[in-house]
Amino acid sequence: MSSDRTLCLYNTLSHDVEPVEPIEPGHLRFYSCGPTVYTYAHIGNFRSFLTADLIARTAAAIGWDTTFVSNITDVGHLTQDDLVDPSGEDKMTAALEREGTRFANIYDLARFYTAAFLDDWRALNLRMPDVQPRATEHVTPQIKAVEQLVEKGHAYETDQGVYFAVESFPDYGKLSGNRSAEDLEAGVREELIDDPDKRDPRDFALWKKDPDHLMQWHSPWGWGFPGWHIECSVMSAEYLGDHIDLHAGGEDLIFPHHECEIAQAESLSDDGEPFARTWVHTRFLQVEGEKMSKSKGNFFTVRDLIEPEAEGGRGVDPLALRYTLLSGQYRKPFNFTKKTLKDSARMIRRYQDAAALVEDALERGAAGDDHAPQGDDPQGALGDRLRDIYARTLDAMCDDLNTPQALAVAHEGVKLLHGMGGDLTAASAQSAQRWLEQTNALLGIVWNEHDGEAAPTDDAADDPLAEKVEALLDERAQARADGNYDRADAIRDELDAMGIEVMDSSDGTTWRKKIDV
RNA sequence: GGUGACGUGGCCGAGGGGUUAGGCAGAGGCCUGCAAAGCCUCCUACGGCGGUUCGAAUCCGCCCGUCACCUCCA
Repeated sequence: MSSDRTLCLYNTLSHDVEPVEPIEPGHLRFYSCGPTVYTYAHIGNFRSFLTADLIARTAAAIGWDTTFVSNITDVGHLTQDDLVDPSGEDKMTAALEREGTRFANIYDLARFYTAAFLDDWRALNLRMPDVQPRATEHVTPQIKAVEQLVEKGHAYETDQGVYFAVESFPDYGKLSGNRSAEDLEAGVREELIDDPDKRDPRDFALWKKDPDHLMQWHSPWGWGFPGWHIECSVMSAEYLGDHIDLHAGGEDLIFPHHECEIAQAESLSDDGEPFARTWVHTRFLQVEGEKMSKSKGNFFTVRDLIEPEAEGGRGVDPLALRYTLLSGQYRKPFNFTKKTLKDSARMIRRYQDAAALVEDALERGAAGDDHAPQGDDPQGALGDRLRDIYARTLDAMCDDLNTPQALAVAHEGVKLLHGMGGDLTAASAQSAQRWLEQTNALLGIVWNEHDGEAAPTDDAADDPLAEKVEALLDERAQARADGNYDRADAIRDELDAMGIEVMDSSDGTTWRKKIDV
């Protein structure tokens, strides 16, 4: 499925939307900064991870090979607090204490939240990266990288650790615009106590000496743990090479994290070529118009939303959450609201209904019970129309991942299929099925590609509620047959109160759970 | 103080010098025992002030407002 399309993305480095041109034509190698696994990931985290997923899907859709690496940070890096109190904790250690005796050690905690993270990843129908390297499994190459930086004169050791010497890298600031040491210093909070032996306030830790840390490794500088920025540079180089096509992450990572990654990586490769050609950053989302924060009560982890209500969640269809996150372009401010989530759930249902129509038509065709096209083949053009719709959907994605536009175009196809309804011929249904598959491969909103791998689905047939509903519907059907519409409507009201909506059609009565977010 | 982004109808959100985004909500219609679902129709906005232009929501300038980062929050 090759095409002449080019994926265009906004490059933070150039401040412009530009075509992505892989170093190896037709093969996109990219890295996306993953989570620190000290708690459940929230919806904002996943807005960023979703961007990487969409890059992978869009690149694949235009016929490129992709090598997609996304790390899992399972080393506790410093919090601000422990700069104040050097014997203090990093955020993983803090999490361990916060959780009491739930985890026997910090590795158990990391394992638990890594597994939870991967569950959420699959639930949201994000494609699995080709490699998900864990920081703790790549400490040796990190130490080697730090050694090389010291040898090359880009780093120096103090009593507290090893620091990158920003002065040795003239391009420092090219990503964020933060170039001046004075300006940066002016903004640094007073309470931050820094290593007094640092040569420049911009210098950042490559290695932290700390023989008391819960996670520590042996290094030429004694026991300690690696700096935050070095893990991404090293793991990216290990799996993708010294120079990559694209590096993605949340907007907060522009500075300092990605600025520092560039400084390290380009100092190590030292050949004048950029570490990453394109830098893509996803904006923070807001919730109901406000910054998402636990104190405001508008903080949502993925599982807060998607877990069944019986398990304390809100029972939101994970694909509806995905659809919501797609409804705003990654680069624009996005206001996450319950209203949008509800609208999205409705849209997902329309896709699923369309898929069901297609499936029915395919079954009819297999049974030799196909409808003949009426008149002069009114459906003959369906395949062409859907091909056009898909082409425009892909165009939208290639235009800086314009997901709202892509969703709007794809929705034309859904309307088309709903409009045909039961008149869909088997031949048309095959075109429609292809379109659904393509659209799902690109946007991931029709069905979850990971279904079957894990994730229990809440199949209505297994629901004890279903039996009760069916019994009531049987009674209602009898009442309707008897012309007792008062009784029939009373039963419908009862079901409505149970969160069930009833749909009568010429083929009988169906029911489903109402969307309630 | 420095750096970067953004301001579109009742709401969410595209587009981007002259011509419909789309969805939700709302109104009307078809269908239905009545509904629901589905289908059809309607609902014309771009923060403010200047400037460029035959013409600006779109380009430029200024202002106002919102968001983010400035040593480890996606």
